[in-house]
Amino acid sequence: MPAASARRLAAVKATPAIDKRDAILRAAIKVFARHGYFQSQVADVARVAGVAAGTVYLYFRSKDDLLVSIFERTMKDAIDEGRAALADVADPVDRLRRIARLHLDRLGRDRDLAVVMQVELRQSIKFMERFSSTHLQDYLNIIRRTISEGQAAGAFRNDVSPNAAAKVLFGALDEMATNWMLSRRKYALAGDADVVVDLIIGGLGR
Amino acid sequence: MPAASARRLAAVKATPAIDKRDAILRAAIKVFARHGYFQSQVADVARVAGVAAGTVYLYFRSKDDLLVSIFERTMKDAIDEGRAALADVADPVDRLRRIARLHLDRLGRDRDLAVVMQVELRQSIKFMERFSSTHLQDYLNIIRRTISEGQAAGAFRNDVSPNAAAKVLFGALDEMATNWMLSRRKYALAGDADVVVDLIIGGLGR
DNA sequence: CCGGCGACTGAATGACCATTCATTCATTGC
DNA sequence: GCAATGAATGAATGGTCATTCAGTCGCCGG
Repeated sequence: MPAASARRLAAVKATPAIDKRDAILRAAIKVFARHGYFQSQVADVARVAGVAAGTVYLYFRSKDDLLVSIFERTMKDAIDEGRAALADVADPVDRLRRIARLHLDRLGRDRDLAVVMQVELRQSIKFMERFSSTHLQDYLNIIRRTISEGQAAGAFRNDVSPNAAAKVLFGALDEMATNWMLSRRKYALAGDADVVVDLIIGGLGR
Repeated sequence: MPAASARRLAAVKATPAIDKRDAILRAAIKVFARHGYFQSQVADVARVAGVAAGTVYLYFRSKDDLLVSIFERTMKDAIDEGRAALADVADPVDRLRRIARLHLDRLGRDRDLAVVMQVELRQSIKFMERFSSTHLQDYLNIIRRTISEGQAAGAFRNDVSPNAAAKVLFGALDEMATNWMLSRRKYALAGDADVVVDLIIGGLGR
């Protein structure tokens, strides 16, 4: 029974390993959100995750790698979920609404994650240059294409650059998230999604 | 001639002191922009400013104080300039255009300042909480009031929250600035101002 | 000239903390 | 049982700066 044994072995061993990696990552989100990345010590992350300091280095190359991993996992989830959510929506306005709701839902569900994504990730130009050239571009591309398809379908004005409109929408959502994260008042961030989309579609002018 | 003497003395002594403080601040913008706040050493800032490390501490309380001072001076300038520029413009749409142009002009003129304002200042939640509750609120208030007055004048739709619209506009401008700063291509950031305002006023829908 | 003042210097100090690695511990196959 | 394996530990290391402060320098009034 070599195959079955190997499979069972893999299941037994792999699960705790993934759990532990995940526990460390979640601890990192919490610790970075509370104290800031540079003010956080790897030993703090380890303590919150319930492991020793050295263990962090069995799962991550470095402290930086923790931050990178948080970003990559979150963006990958966001992009996958975004693509899936758009698959069964045809109306261009509804598509934008869907994107906006997912964006704010994700952050509004976990304030610590929002802090890390809205603040801690932006702590250095090097980081930002690296990040913005990959996943962030992919994300912006999804919005850009949605707008461009909406124009082709006749739902949106043709005299607006899809690129500019995508940046405006993303910037607006980003600002809503940042404001919510910094605000003492507890309100549902996701509620801002429709407000933003309605304003951008309908315009402020009469 | 005690008064005249004192005045002359003040002029002679005060000017170099202000120059030096200014030189240190400008050096800090350059160094922080190139390497990031935490990767920058106070000694680097001093070297670029042409002074010794200790001299920095004659003008600033700490390394933090350098960052705070950059932010406060920039925001104070922005708010003063904004208020002055709005004084002689009546049309609500032109007023928003004016705000947008000033915002992007300021950052587009100095990429290092843009890097510090768009990235380095946001490196920790503590910083952001502190900043966003004062100058940033003042800045948002100017936009909010302009929109609210535009509604009263009948130029803007009444069924949009001025607060939400202000955040959308600010977020859009912020995103334009961040994109420009991260972009290799050299284009005039200020050109985005009208694009953003036109889109937000006119809306993306037909 | 001289004495004193204050701006400026930069080497020395003292913390701090990411990362390493010799050692312990638990589990597995035989 | 008993090696063998490798995951986990956490104390020790080494390097990095922010900040200080004793001393230098140049200027000014007398």
